[in-house]
Amino acid sequence: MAIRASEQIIHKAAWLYYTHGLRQDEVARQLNISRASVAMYLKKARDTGIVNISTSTQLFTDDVLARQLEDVFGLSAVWVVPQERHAIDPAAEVPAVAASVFIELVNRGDRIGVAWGRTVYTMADVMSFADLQDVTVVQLCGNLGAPYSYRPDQCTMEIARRLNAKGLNFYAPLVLSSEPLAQGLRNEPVIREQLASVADCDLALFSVGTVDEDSHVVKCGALSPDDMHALRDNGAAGVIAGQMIDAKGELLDCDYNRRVISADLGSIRSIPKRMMVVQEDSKLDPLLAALAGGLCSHLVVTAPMAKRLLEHRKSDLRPLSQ
Amino acid sequence: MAIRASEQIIHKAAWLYYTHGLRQDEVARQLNISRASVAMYLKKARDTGIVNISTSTQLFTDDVLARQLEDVFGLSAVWVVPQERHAIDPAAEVPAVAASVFIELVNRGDRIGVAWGRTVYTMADVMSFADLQDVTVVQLCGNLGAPYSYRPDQCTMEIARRLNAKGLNFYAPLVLSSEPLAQGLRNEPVIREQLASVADCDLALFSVGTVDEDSHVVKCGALSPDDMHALRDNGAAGVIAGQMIDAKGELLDCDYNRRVISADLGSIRSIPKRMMVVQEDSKLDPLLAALAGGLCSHLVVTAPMAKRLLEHRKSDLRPLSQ
DNA sequence: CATCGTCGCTGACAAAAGTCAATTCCGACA
DNA sequence: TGTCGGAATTGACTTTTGTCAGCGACGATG
Repeated sequence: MAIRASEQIIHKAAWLYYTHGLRQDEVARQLNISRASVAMYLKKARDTGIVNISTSTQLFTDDVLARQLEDVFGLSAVWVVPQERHAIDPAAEVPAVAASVFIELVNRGDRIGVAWGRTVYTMADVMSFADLQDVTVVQLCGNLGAPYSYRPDQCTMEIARRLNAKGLNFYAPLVLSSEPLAQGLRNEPVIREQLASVADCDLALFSVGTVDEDSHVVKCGALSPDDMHALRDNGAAGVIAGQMIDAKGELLDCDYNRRVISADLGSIRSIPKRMMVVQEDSKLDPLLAALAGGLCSHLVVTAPMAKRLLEHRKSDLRPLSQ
Repeated sequence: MAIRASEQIIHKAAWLYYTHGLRQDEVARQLNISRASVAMYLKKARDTGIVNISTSTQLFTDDVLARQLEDVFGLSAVWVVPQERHAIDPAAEVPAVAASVFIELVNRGDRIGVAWGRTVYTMADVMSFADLQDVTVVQLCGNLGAPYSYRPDQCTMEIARRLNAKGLNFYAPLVLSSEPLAQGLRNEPVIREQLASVADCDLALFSVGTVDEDSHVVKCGALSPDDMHALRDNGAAGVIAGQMIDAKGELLDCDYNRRVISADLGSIRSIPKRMMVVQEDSKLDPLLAALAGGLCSHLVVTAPMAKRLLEHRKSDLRPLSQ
């Protein structure tokens, strides 16, 4: 909590440079150190969140598509990442936008729930450091096998580290082999408390997964490709925090879900700000399911995806109104 | 609300430079403009709050004095501006610290009450620009005569401008010549609504005034120096949002207060974050009165003032405990 | 239709910031 | 006490950024 002596000088340099607008050599003179040291301290200050530089994300909210999506799906806020002509991949930009948006949505003292996935992990990776105080980051779902690289606990911890926040991990597997065991584990006080605390979050961050053999739950061995196809045939439309949802965004009634340890969808829905980030164009159906179930309030998508969402909704509504 | 075409390019440049970390010449190439233009756009982005650079104020909370003040007076957070050896005036630093702290305390969607005074005005002046959305800044008290330079409406408007927020002014004089007139005006729907809305604020910003001939209420002609002395003899210990308070921080029962149009102290106390900023060393007694009355939860003071507050409290408590 | 004033943009130069190898400092350990 | 290893600091050099006069486009005005 308290600033160590070695950090004090960094704070001072940052204050004089960024708040008072002195030049590096002036700061150096004031603090009786070399200008090179000042440059170094300032870099450190930026890297650790002592100094915070954030760019408005209005560029991405200010888009007809974003407005339409807000209206049509009743969302609080939508960010659309445009297709840049000369630029690189539009999808690659999504995590960067999402990370900025995410930081803007966090307030001091907040409790934040974080699920897992490649998108979330990439976001954590490009997220800038911030010096929020009294923020807690909680893991929304159990863990996967060790050799996997986007583990839920890693996502949680990395985001906590970037925000200078407290990370609350959750040491249970995401999927167990039998239902009674899962039930037993869910009733363990440590686990139960953490799952119950999800409803108290101010903000949640997650993506949505596809129901096919590319899904993380398949890749990490929790389900076989065949199981996955069977689930799909039984109505699974997407994966949220490791759980199968149907096309209405409700928890699918299936053996797999009963063996999962994760935050329940009701708790997630009761979180005021539920931020969903989707970078892959293949996730149209899962995303529609999540939207149908009211699982998200804040959405970050690519422009192509935004267009497809709107088209789908239009063709969906017309038959009904006729 | 929507970004104008001319601003779009500024947003893009800022995004590429600050979020993606490209160099100015790379940004220039991407956007097909000269590097000089990029430099210009970036400056504009910083000046208008499209890009936000903020420095942690931990340096000022991390002080034994600050901790002691928090404990002793039961405050949520205290910032102490130290006496720098070589540096300039410690008091001159107070508004800069306060402005940074203030920005940190504001959240999106907040309603903020602002009182008036030289300190508040100076804060507004050094406050950086930010791009908060849906923030409303409301004026806490009526206005003073026109020729005055730190008018309440100016403080409110300037802060609203810096935050890109909506300013809610309040067109009534601070002091009227008769009590019935004041009562009538307070009951005007426009005025009544605004006064009632003060209790809904998330954050308030004010300073405290002295009860002597240097006070703004005297300088702007609302009270004569003799009136002021009389009020002091009757127990006035400080001025909050234009109203006289006694040493316990309660509204003084006096003719003057009955003629004032301002937010009532109860409403102010019900605001969760009440930030008080004191730069002058002469304001010890008024500050003690405000603290006694629970009128502030967040405090910014100089180190000398912090020491005096603590000494005073110690000598005050000892007789009681014996 | 010419002229003027304004505004936005750029090229070229000056100023400031970033970088890194060399050096100093400091504590641990023989 | 000496000396060794690693971290912190710095001087000198390079790269990047800030600035501003000057140019051209555009719209208003006589």
